[in-house]
Amino acid sequence: MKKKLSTKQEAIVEFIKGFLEDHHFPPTVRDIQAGCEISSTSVVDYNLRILQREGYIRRRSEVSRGIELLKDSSGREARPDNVVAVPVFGSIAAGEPLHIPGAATRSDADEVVDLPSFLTRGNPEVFAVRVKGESMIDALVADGDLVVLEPAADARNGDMVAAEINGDEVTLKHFFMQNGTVTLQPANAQVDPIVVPADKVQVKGKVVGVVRSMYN
DNA sequence: TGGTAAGTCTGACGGAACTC
DNA sequence: GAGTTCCGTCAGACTTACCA
Repeated sequence: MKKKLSTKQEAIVEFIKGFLEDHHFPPTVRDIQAGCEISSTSVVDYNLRILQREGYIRRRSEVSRGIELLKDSSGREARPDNVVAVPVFGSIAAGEPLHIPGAATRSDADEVVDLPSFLTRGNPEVFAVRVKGESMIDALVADGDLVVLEPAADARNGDMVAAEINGDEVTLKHFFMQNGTVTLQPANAQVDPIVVPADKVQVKGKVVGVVRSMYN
């Protein structure tokens, strides 16, 4: 059971929220002191400790302006305007089935990641899958990367797509169609392209972004 | 009414970055 | 390099609210 915030603590949370909206970086303790008309920085620090303990903020002591707002003063989760939650639906690799959202719901997602909103361009249907394999390495998509896709039933030549072949396997490749034949072109000279009749291929989504973690 | 915990305050310190 | 400014943190004391 979370304790109710004091008036001062509510004011601090609201000030941090407003400061983030105005400046797009967190305030210092002295910014908060001035903004909330608090007489001492230690009062700010004291209340920030409580807010951290109660889960309203997170502080990074090793850096200045290391305050991160987790909830607003009413207890609602705080999420920056420029960040959206994107569901991650399993992995994608040639020969392995990929669960694609549609009839399913977001609750089926393996995980949810926060991504910059420019990646989704406001499309709420955007989803992500994790890449297995190196067949797209020359397109800067490596094993372990997260590819962000928007659902699509068709694609233009050159698009990077998640395509279902023969209704049972899904692969990530560049899409080319000519004379009723689809070529799914890898971005790796070591991997052969897949050439199949157009009626055997169904585009599941177009890649709109790639996210890579540098952690091992 | 006294004890206790929470909240608030003043004042000061040390580290980092910046300026001259 | 010395001085200044900014920043986060700490010590200790005071005030307030609550409870037995």
